Amino acid sequence: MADSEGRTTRTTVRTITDLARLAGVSPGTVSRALAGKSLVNTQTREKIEALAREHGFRPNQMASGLRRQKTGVIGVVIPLGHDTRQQISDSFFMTLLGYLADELTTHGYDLMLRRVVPETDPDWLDRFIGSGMIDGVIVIGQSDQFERIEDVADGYRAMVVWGNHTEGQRHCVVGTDNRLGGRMAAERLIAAGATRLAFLGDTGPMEFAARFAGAQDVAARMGLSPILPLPTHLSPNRASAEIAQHLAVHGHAIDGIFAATDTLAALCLTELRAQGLAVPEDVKLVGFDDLPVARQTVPALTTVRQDIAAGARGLVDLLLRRLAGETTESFVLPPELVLRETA
Amino acid sequence: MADSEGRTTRTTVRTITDLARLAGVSPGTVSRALAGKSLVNTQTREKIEALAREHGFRPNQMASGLRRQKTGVIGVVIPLGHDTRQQISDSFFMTLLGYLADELTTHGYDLMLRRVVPETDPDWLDRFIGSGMIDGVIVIGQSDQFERIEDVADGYRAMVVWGNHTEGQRHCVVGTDNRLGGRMAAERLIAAGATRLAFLGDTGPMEFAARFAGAQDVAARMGLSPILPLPTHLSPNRASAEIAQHLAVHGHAIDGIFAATDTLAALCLTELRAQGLAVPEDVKLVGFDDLPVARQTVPALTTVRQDIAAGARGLVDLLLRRLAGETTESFVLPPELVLRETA
DNA sequence: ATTGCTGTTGCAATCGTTTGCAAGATGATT
DNA sequence: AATCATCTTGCAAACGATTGCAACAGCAAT
Repeated sequence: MADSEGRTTRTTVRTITDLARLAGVSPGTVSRALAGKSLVNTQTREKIEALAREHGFRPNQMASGLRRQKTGVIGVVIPLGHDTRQQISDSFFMTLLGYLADELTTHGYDLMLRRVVPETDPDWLDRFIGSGMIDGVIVIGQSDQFERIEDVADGYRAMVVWGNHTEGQRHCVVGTDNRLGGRMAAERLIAAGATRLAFLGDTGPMEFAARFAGAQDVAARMGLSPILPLPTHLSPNRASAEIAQHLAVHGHAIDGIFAATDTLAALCLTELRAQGLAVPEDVKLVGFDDLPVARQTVPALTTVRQDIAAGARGLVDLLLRRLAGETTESFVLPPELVLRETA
Repeated sequence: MADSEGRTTRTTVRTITDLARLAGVSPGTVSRALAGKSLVNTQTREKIEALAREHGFRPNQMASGLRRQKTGVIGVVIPLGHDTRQQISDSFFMTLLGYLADELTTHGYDLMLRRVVPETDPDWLDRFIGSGMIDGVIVIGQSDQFERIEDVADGYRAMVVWGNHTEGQRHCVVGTDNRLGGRMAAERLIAAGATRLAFLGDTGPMEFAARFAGAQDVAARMGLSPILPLPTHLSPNRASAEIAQHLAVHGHAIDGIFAATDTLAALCLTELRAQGLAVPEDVKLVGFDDLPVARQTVPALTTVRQDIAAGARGLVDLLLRRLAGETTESFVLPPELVLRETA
């Protein structure tokens, strides 16, 4: 094709109307053809498809979304605690995010990622939902926002949350049975010979609280003294110093540590060595998550496994069902103890 | 407010028109008030803002985006190689993604994440850009898609790529000087006494090829025999077996390994121990990235550091500039050798 | 009383796609 | 030849927010 000055010009076709003009049909027909509806003559459809391919045309998703009142996008939001840097780079969340991306893609959805700091933005969840940009939302981690999530759940169905399940809660959640996982960890530590236990990690977030409670159950049942909580930030740079401090104070008063995550466990292992405490001889150690790092530490980490891939599948599956109008129950995954060398 | 049956009904206000009716003004005025334009009377604005707050109203971003021809969303796309599972869960990419999320949020943009497999979807980049859903795109990793990215760059400005810089390329890239990093790694191995070097990792992807080439430079300059490439997948489950295999065959013929990433280096360390090779006595080892794992291995990993946070800042900064119409040069970050215990 | 200015507001078109409805074409049936 | 059913297609009205333009009010200056 050549314009009046003789240059070859690929007529730019941006809209469905442009394409319709080229094909000699109406925009409506083009829309139907591209959407693969059955009401279009086969020849017409093929002609339109050919033209679309030739000009690399794709219908504008904003306009389409506006008209159809759905966007094909699922929001994934990570509420961060006080410790801003904390979780977004945390292996566990990132791994889960990776699987979610896979799973959503497979089902034809795009993923919109948002990290929020509820403390400075109390309106975080409504804002995301009300933006009109997403068909549904997956919340990764309840953090300390349980109540707000509950409130929203009453009026908004297209939401699924990764986190801990509490009896009678109103929002749909997918997550590991943290309390049971905590019991497993404590049982293992005790079976390995430990009697004075500590819990490494913040007990504020619900998941961690449940893990701690589970361990506490066992300690109480076995008649041991209560488990010593050693609160610690999750960001690696702060955690190391805090762990070192904890060990300096309590290192010789304890002989079993249940770490809230493998990341903390790995750091703890380094600090234990630095302070001359042998694992598992002097101190037994159990982690949580079974991240790749658990296999690589020396000695390799005994830990409670969460099936992250299954979790991602569950989140997406439940969300899609809810989008389709079903009512869904929460989905609790069983933890699994992985025996390695630290306990 | 109460309806005829006496229930209190928060009249649902979904659109700007609803709100306008409530406020007794026209939709246009509401739009202007909420957008913070100066042409609205202060009292009117306050009244509208109060109503909006009361009813939790937010303008629909789809409609807004359509009209204004911008979405406030930046696309982030990760092209995966053959090895589908490979990178999305790779620590390096995930860490970069975390920083990107931070950085984009700070600038008021949302992040739309998409993972693609170029082999099965040759059109991946045009599709994303042409969707009309994003104002710009950040490509994480060139993978083996250099040419396609170049093609797109000619016609689309709002793109920045994480990857390797090649003389004369047309797309704007941010990344570490991989070749220099490779030289640093090889120099360190040699300084530590190694003379028969190997490169652990696939040399296909551009970044890795450059690292390998840098190491090769040094080997040639020092008159050593060529570096032995030991191609390996990145996914942890496959990598371990492949590394074991490599070491079984060549383990005693080499005394220095440059691993393409810290992840591989950490796995390699495990396999070396399993095969009874002492590090650094029998074999020296240098990694790349300086991920948290590098600090936690035993012995701790000597590695070439990439400043991921700076990279994320660079990507976002350049992209925003391009959105504003500037022409930008690529941005190459200096690598830094971090001496620990493996070399 | 007229003119001109400033500050606010409303009107209506627009962004690009989808879809209910009706109209036209075609062929089959009576 | 008239009637009817079946396919295709076009028309035009949405979806919800934005914005150029014009109108209007209020006020000051002439």
